[in-house]
Amino acid sequence: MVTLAEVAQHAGVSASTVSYVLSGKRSISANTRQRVERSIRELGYHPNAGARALASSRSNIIALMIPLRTDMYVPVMMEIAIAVATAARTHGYDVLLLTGEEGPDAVRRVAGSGLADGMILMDVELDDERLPLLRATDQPSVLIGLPADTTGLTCVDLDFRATGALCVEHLAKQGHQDIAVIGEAPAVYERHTGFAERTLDGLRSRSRELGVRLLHRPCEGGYDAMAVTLARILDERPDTSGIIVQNESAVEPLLALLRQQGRAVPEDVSVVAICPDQVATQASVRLTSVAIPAQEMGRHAVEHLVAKFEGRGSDEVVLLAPELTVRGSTGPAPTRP
Amino acid sequence: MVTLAEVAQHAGVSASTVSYVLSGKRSISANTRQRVERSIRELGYHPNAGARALASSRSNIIALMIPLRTDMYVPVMMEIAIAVATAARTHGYDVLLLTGEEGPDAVRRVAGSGLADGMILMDVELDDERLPLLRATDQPSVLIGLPADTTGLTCVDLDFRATGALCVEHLAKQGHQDIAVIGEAPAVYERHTGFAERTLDGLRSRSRELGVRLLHRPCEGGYDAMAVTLARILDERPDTSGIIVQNESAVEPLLALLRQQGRAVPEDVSVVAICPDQVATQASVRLTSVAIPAQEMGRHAVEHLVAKFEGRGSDEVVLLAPELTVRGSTGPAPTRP
DNA sequence: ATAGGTTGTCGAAGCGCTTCGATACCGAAT
DNA sequence: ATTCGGTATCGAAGCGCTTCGACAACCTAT
Repeated sequence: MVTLAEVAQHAGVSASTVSYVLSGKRSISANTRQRVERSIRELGYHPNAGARALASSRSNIIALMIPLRTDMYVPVMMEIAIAVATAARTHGYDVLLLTGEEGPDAVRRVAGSGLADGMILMDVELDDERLPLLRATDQPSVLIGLPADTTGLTCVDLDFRATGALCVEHLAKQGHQDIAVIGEAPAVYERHTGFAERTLDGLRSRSRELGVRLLHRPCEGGYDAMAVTLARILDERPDTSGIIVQNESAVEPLLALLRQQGRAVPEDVSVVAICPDQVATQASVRLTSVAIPAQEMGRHAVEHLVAKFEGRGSDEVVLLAPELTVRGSTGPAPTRP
Repeated sequence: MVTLAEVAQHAGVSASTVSYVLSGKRSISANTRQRVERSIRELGYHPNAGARALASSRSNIIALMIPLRTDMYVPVMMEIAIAVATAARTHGYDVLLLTGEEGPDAVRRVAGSGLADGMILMDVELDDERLPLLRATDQPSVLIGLPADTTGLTCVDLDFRATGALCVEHLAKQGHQDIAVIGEAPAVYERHTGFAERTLDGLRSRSRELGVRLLHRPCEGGYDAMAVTLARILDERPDTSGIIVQNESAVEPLLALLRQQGRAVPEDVSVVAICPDQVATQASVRLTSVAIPAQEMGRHAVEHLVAKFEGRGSDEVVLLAPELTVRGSTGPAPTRP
């Protein structure tokens, strides 16, 4: 293991000089810099992370807390995680992966040990138990998702209220009067995950404004659950002509069921999905959808966090504007007989 | 930030004593231990990770390198990652998330800086460029996946050869004579990802032994690609009665297409999938499948790595035995007219 | 009673780096 | 010629922890 001191000796300078070459915090003559850089290369020197962290009290690590559950929007989580890791590297940070399992303890542990310089929390619930701690410690952090009370916090999320509104608008504009919403699994609502409730909010208030009828039903993923849910919906509102789905694992079952019942998409029923683009384009029908901008969310989160490290950056809530992409699954409402 | 020294003072002992209470490396009287533990609790002490790493030259961090691509078996990757993180915690380790992006450089960086005590590599290619480096440095590591040359390496993977064999056997036993394999995207084979080729190997050799006809076709995910692939297969081998799918994102499209063509599963066509259980159980038909034991792989990898840290543990290749679960999608071959 | 072992605790020496004066040198301004 | 400000470098003091050797204090076997 090559040390700073060895590099210094090899280059014929003092250790501090090498350190300054590395950090650029003091000016170094071009000549010296080159000699040092050459020695670094020749010896294959890599600064020791622990020593660095100890001396500078900065670890250059960002902790990312992802939910333990693998039952929900997994690809989105993964995409965010990868975006975070990638973005972090471009700023010189590495990412520490924490699972939600430890809950608040993880926050304490990371903040207390100086393991990470700050953290990014995913899957934030409306009244998340990690938040008080986050406010108490001065641990810089960014949430992906929106809790009920955002004071003193920085949050990044898709504007799910607007997303809901956008979906309703799109269908209403095409003349649909009876719209059904197939939501996430009941557990998601019971857990009071913010995004689900906010979407619902947007859906409801916009449909009220536009005077269309809206029926919301939670739904577990999978074919069977979807079959039951769809049957109930059509039973209760036989005139349903527009469906909004916010549950990736219900998308394909829904399409299969509609096909099976002889309901053509989009001639008889229009379908709008809230899901990653990949799901929308790979489905058996190209789906009109509002994408979840996972990459962008990850990147934003990192950039806000890094800004905090550098003293710039304030507490704020960033809601990314939803974009609805029209594909083949929506069209004008059928004229009633 | 509370330090060891402060705890020591508060408890009226020396710093080293506190350290030994924490590590248990020397015996401490029950009395002293309790006083120290009490002080730790009262002061809310957390050992500083950097200082610890520096002094002990152990970071208690495991680096996990996941592929950057999000186009392939994402849920499996995620499940492995979470299993790794969870298992690591039970051994007192945290997980550092590296994306494949940096490639070999990441290996150098991590090994050189002492950032992590060891690493787990996912998505290993047959002739992976990170392997020479891994062999060169004495960085403890475990691969998830199997490269061409495993000398000096520890690997954990599903036994994909046996998996392929198992699928063929199951279908052959039910009288199927013409079996089609819907594989991963062509890019996966071009990249020489080990698991895809090994599966194919197992499929081919077993079908030769059993005297059944096998047709393999790579396939991009999604409905359209699947439609084309299926049409070609049925064109070339109209008597195909068994289908083996190894591409999660082709599963649902395949089922939809079969349904659409009036081919009943399993009466006309039997389908075996190689995919996570979740996919198999949530599909529109309960699928007979060989599961990819993501959790187990992650856990194994961590345990082997930790064993290496502790001096136990040797280089070896662990191939997990596949298990085929019979669900509703396979049955006896139809009798030919 | 004495040598020899245990057991429990302490002090001090680092681990490899950053960072803060201090110092030495230079050219420019007086 | 003298002073000043800037630039380039060095030395030393830590950062908070682990770990080793030393040393009491005590117990046991002679």
